[in-house]
Amino acid sequence: MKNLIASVKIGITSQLYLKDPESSELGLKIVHRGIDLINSIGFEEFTFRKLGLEIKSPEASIYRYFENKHKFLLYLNACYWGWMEYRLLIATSNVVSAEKRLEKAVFLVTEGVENDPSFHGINLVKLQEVVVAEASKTFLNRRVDKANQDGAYQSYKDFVGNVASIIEEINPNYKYPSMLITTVVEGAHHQRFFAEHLPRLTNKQSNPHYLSKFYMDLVLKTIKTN
Amino acid sequence: MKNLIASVKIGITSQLYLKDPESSELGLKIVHRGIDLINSIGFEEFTFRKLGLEIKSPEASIYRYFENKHKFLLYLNACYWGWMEYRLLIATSNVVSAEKRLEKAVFLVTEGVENDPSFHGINLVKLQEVVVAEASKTFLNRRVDKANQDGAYQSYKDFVGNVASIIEEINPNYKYPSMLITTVVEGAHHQRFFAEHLPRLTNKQSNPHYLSKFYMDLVLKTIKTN
DNA sequence: CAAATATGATAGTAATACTATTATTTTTGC
DNA sequence: GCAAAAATAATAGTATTACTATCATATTTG
Repeated sequence: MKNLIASVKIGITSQLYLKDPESSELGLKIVHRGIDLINSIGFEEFTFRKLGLEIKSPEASIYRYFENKHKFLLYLNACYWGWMEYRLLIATSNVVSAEKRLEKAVFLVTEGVENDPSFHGINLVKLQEVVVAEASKTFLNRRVDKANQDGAYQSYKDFVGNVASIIEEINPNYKYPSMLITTVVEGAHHQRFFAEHLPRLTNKQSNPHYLSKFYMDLVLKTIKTN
Repeated sequence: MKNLIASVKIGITSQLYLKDPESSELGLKIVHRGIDLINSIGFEEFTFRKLGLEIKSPEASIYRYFENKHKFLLYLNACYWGWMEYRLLIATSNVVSAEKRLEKAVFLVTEGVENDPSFHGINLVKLQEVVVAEASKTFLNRRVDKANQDGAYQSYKDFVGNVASIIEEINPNYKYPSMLITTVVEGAHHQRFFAEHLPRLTNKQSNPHYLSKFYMDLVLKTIKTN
């Protein structure tokens, strides 16, 4: 099983990088340590200069892989959603019941990941933390249309499209499947953040699965015909 | 009615500014033109230097009102939620039915505002656009805990608390009122943004009220006991 | 093993995010 | 109506950021 996972290659548009970071040791170091660094100091404080000091390579070398830190974040985001697409595929294949598949999908986007360090050597727990805290910044800016043209959000769109089809299978008349899914995804990210920093904006429970319970309940009731 | 509205003063913690911008012509100009400028170029591109050029005052003068552009955004966000609290009060007072009050609340956070230029001279349409596109950045950063201590999110919390009480009135057993409300608020903002830039992540409809319909339906079904 | 390619070392630039100083207005309290 | 206080303008300066450029030195590869 491990070998199977290790051999999966996630498709990320070449528009997001100048040189494929998976093609060299330095590139991999940039991605791995970049995730660590953003996770520890936050995207605003993160600079290529600081990352260069971390990996003991000059700033200029990092610029040979990524145009700027915004594209680097787009790249990490695309990694995350590529991996999520893959997880969705694994979790839902051979599952006959559409409800069960939907439940798996909601679980995937609302629960924290357990670390699986064999996936391209990436610390997935930290990558998810980065996505939870920073992903909104990938689109809430003036470069969004250009990034979209470049295919930056392809994996996320595909993921949403896949879950939308499950919803359509359950209720073909439901008009807002994609809206519902992105409401859940972005909502779950924000709620995790609120639970840690702005507790009055959420309702954290002791049950470790309260987030997926909340959103699963919300989704099922919402798509029900009546 | 206009006079009544004009006399409402919104409480914003003095921790967000160095000098109250409502206390002088220059301060008002900073806020009014600052909203315009962020709205037109986006928060990342926005600088006090550019705003200074716009209002023909030196950058240093703006720094006497706000420590930095992040605090300026926190201030604008607090304005918005202060105003929303006020709107909620107006919209729900003397409404007996809790369902009707909830409907008004959901409508407030999901529908675009009509311009009401008499409210402190602020362009509320633009302020809302700024909040939709930039508000996530007020909390998704490492200063969030400090900002929270400073009371930056007080009005937003109060707004959420007020709507949560309505939900508790309708269903006292519902465990996640605040989560549900912030899911709707942040969700509605993102959906508006998606409709314009990433249409595949949403389901825009021709009906101008589709957003409030979607979220109202979602909220009512979710809090229903069964 | 030469040629191509990748990386390192170093330097440099324009813009950003401020802070400081002093001069000039404007406001205010008597 | 005027002096003192406060606010603003004008200007300059600093450290950091976000890059770009150049050249030397490794490393890979055909």
